[in-house]
Amino acid sequence: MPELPEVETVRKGLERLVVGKTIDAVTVLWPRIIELPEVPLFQAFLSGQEIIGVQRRGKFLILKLTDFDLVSHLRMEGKYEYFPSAQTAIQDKHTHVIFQMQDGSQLQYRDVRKFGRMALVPKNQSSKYKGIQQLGPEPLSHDFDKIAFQEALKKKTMAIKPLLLNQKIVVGLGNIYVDESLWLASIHPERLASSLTERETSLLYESIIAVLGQAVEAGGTTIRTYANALGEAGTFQVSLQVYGQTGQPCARCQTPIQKIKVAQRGTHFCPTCQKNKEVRR
DNA sequence: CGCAATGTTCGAAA
DNA sequence: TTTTCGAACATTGC
Repeated sequence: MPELPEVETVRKGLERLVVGKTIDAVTVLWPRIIELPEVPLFQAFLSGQEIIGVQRRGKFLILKLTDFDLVSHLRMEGKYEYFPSAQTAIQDKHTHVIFQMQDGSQLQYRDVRKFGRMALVPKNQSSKYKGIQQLGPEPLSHDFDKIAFQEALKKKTMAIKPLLLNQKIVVGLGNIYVDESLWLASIHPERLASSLTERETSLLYESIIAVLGQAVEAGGTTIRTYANALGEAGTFQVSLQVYGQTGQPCARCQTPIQKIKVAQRGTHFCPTCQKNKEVRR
């Protein structure tokens, strides 16, 4: 459930389903999911906490509690499942953390690959959390400044795709939306950031906002994941132009979409629209 | 069997 | 210091 639009969709789902509820008890079935503090303390601190609100920063979810901030990152396949009643709750082998609410409902954290992480930090201190502290601006907020974005790219000698994936220049892009944004801006994923023209960085800035904005409106992209209680409603997969479209004709020029490896990630692009002006490797 | 999969982090090497 | 590369985490499905 990973990139910004999917996480935002989960945030809305959690806001609707668990805000106002008070946690009664927490069960942890895979301790490594819990980064901070140690599991027994994590459980003790959470007991009796009311969920006041649910925020998002980049791909991190932040549950605002009475006395703490609960930071949650879904990584590759983490998801939340809500059950109105513990009696009818279904626990499967991928359920790793269970939040039992005082009203009898239950929130489960499931994660096939167990890559997701949770950390309980002091109230209103989530911005100091190590994973969040170093994040760039939110692409759909006014913090995302075009000039600052262009200036940041000028200074970087890295290929543009891995640079956009590292969450420092701007947050929220992952493998799907970075490919989509670069296609929309007609930029080759291996172009060196510093080699982009002002016109290109401007177009890329607009493309990132357009792609993520539309994906949020669509409730995110749902691929190779089963429908679950939160954040499954995504329909952006029908709007994908390059991701998973290998061999399909480019919507702009009909050239078959190609798939290559960039920074160890599968990368989809149009070899005609997105030419690499560099002579790399 | 081998590989790739919506992500991040850490250590080593350049 | 910056960047790059590979591995690690862990499981599933093609």
